[in-house]
Order: sequence, then C-alpha cells, then structure tokens
Amino acid sequence: MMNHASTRRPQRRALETRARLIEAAIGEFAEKGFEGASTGEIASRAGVAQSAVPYHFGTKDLLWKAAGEGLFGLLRERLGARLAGLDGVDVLTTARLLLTEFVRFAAAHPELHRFMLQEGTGPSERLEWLVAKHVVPMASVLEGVFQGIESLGGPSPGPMTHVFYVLIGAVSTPYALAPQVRLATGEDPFSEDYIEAHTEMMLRLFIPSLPDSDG
Amino acid sequence: MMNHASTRRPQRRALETRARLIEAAIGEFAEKGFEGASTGEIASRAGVAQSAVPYHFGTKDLLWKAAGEGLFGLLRERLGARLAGLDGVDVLTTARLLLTEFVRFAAAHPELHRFMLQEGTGPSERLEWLVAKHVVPMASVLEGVFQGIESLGGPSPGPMTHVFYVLIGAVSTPYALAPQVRLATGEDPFSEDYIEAHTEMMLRLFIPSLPDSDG
DNA sequence: AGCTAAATTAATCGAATGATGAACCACGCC
DNA sequence: GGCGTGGTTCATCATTCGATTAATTTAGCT
Repeated sequence: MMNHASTRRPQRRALETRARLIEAAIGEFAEKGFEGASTGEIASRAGVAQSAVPYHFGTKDLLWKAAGEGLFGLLRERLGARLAGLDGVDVLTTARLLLTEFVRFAAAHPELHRFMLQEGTGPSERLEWLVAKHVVPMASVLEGVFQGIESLGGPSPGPMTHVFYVLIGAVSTPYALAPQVRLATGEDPFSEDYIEAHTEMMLRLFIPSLPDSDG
Repeated sequence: MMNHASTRRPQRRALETRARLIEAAIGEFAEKGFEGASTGEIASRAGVAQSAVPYHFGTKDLLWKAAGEGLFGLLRERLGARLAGLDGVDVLTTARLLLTEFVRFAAAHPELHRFMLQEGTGPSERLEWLVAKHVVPMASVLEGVFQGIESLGGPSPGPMTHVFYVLIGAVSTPYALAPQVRLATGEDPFSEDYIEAHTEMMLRLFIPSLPDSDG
C-alpha cells in the first residue's frame, strides 16, 4: 500500500493517478453507494489498472474516505473563500451570500449530497467518520452565522440543528435527483435559469426579510 | 418463476413469503441501493432460502419493481384516504392537511425517499419505470391541489415542478438521513416532538398564510 | 549514465453474488 | 384421503468482486 516512509520524492505521475482515482471514486460512490461501486470500475474510469487502487489506498474503505476528504475539501475551500471576503459585512447579507454560494456549489457538485445520502442510510463506521471529521465542523461554522440572524429578531425558522437538514434537503434534492427531475418535469436543474430560480426560492424560504433590509 | 397461468388457488403461505420478501427487499434496497443489496440477504431477512427470490419474482430487477410497487402503494393508500375525507374542504386547509399527512408518512416510511434517492442518481431503465409508473401520476394529483392555492392569490413559492422537489427534499431529508441526524445533533427525528416541530416548520415554509385564514 | 526505489500492471485467489435445476415437501382439489 | 401441482430448499454454476503477489516499467537520485 505504498508504505514508503522513505526519502524519495513521489513521482508526478503517481500524484496524478491518485487524483484521478479519487475523482473517479467520488463519481462512482455518489452514484452507486459504497457497496454498489466497484474498484474495477473506478480504476477503469480513471484509466488505470484495478490493482492500482489497493496500491494507492490500501483498501476500498480508505479510498472512500479519501473521496470524502476530497469532496468536503472542495466545499470548505469554496465557502471559506466566500466567507473570507465578507469580514465586517452585516449578518443578513452574509447569510444571503453564503446560501447563494451553497446553492451554486450544490449545482456544481451534486456528488456531495449524493455521497452523504448513500452513507447516511444506516449506522456504519464510515458514517461516524464522516460526521465527526466533516459534518460537525461544517455545521458549527454555519451555526455562528445563523445565530447572528436570530439575534436580529427576525422570524427564525427554528432551531439550528433542525433547520440545517431541512435546508440541505431543500437546496440539494433537485440536484441529487437531477436525472429524475429531468425525466419527470423536462426541466434541467443545471441550467442557469433553474439555478437562479432555485437560489431565489431558497433565499425567500430561509432568509427572513426584515422590514427595512429588502432590496 | 411461477409461470402458472393455472387454475389452482395460490397457497396462503406463498402469499406470505411473497409479502415478507417484498418488505425485506424494500428495506435492503433503500439501505444499500439496487447493486449493493443482495438477494441472499433479502431472503435471509425474510426467513426463506435465496432461491425463493428467483422463484417468486424471476429476477432481482423484478423484485425491485415489486418493492417499488409496494412502497408507492402505501403512499397512495395513505394520501388517498386523507383526500377522500376532504371533499368540499377549502384548498388551503386541504393543502395543510395533505402536507401534514405527507410529513407523517415520511417519518413512518423513510424507505420511500431512500428508495427513490438510490435510483435517482443515474439514468436507468428502473428510473424510467419509477417515474412513468408512480412519480408522474403522484405529481399530477398534487398539482391540482397546489394550483388551487395559487388561484387564491396567496404568495406562491414558485412553479409547481420546482416546488415539488424542494418540498420533498425539505420534508424527507431529516428522515432519509436519520442515522446521520442522530449522530450529528443527538436528536431523534422519529420522536413525536421532532415530527410535530417538523410538520410545523414545513407548514410555515410552504403553505402561504393568507391574512385572514390564520388559526 | 546507472542504481534503486517507486509505480503500474498482469495473473491469480478466495469469497460472494444471482441464477438454474433437481430433489423434496405441503397443501388445494376432487 | 390420496393425487398432483405449487412451493421450498439444496447443491451447484458462471461471474464478479476486492485483495495479494510477482513481474515489469518508470523515474528520482547521485
């Protein structure tokens, strides 16, 4: 499994295969779940031999965790960059822009929600890892923002822990179910029109509009 | 595969195993998806031999469809019974009660949403079957109800085809992700308190409150 | 340039999967 | 009450899966 605690620099090509394997794994795991995805298909999608998987990651389980790491890395990066430019901006605007960013992320990376859904259905060691390592930290960041809203006296939609999953579901379900949406409604959730309408709907549903701050 | 176009009455025990297999299949497919679930585990969960599956259903694929049939049957039954008692009641109250019923159904049968999610991730013959046979008919029933709301001039949340999936996601995500919710927040989405709070939140989010009709 | 460790692949293994067919059992029907 | 079909299981097959191993190629280091 590449246990080389050694002095040599990793080859460039190796980093590339690793990256391509992770990307392919994200897609496969998101589509078919942990048990439904096969390392062979993942490797084929990445253009390498199946045995490259246990070499680079040791185990299908560890490949899955690397994929989760990659996905949440993208989300952290994106939301972090958004938050970084908002120092000092009022809470309501911050929340609005953050939610907008989240909607666009869900549209750009529907795999994240699918990935979590695939693992969220039953208790498992993988789920515990996911929650402890990524979900809880992410949630506590958002908690700060939304607590600020409540302190404004706006109509809070409810306790944070509850709103959290309702919001996630409302935002990302059209993307997690994109193929079904297309079949059932004929609309394309990834079109710019849909994304804008969806953003607007989410803002209207979840961000209280204080009497003065509209516009 | 039980191709008996014949005269004999089916034995009582056969119907029972069929039913138990379907119930087990619903659980397994909802948890692990089509490819992740195994007919052996399903049979074991139902207390019969693995070969009983191909006997009764012919194919894993057909077993899956039977499971979908069963799930949507439950939903139709429940919503149908609710609607039957509401003839002549005003649209807003109808919508409120229907949504309440849907929340309680999502809590009682989280497998439905999980089942749909598992199959909604990629195009497949199974997805086409699901949409054509169950999703579209179900949606067109609801469409009638919500079109009535718009005609009242209440603040419509948006076009039906869009609201549809947002609502589904908001309502059922806490239940589809119940194990994760428990791990991350310590709350139990199936507790009566949570269900009531969730119902209230869904009503507040999705049913417009006309100036007069509150209470 | 040459040595050597790292990276990749091909070959293979044991376990699990879905399906088939034969043997056995049980129940509806007359 | 026993005949016969419907129902169930057991044994088995071909396939697929994840992982291990050995052999081969690639590239970092001096």
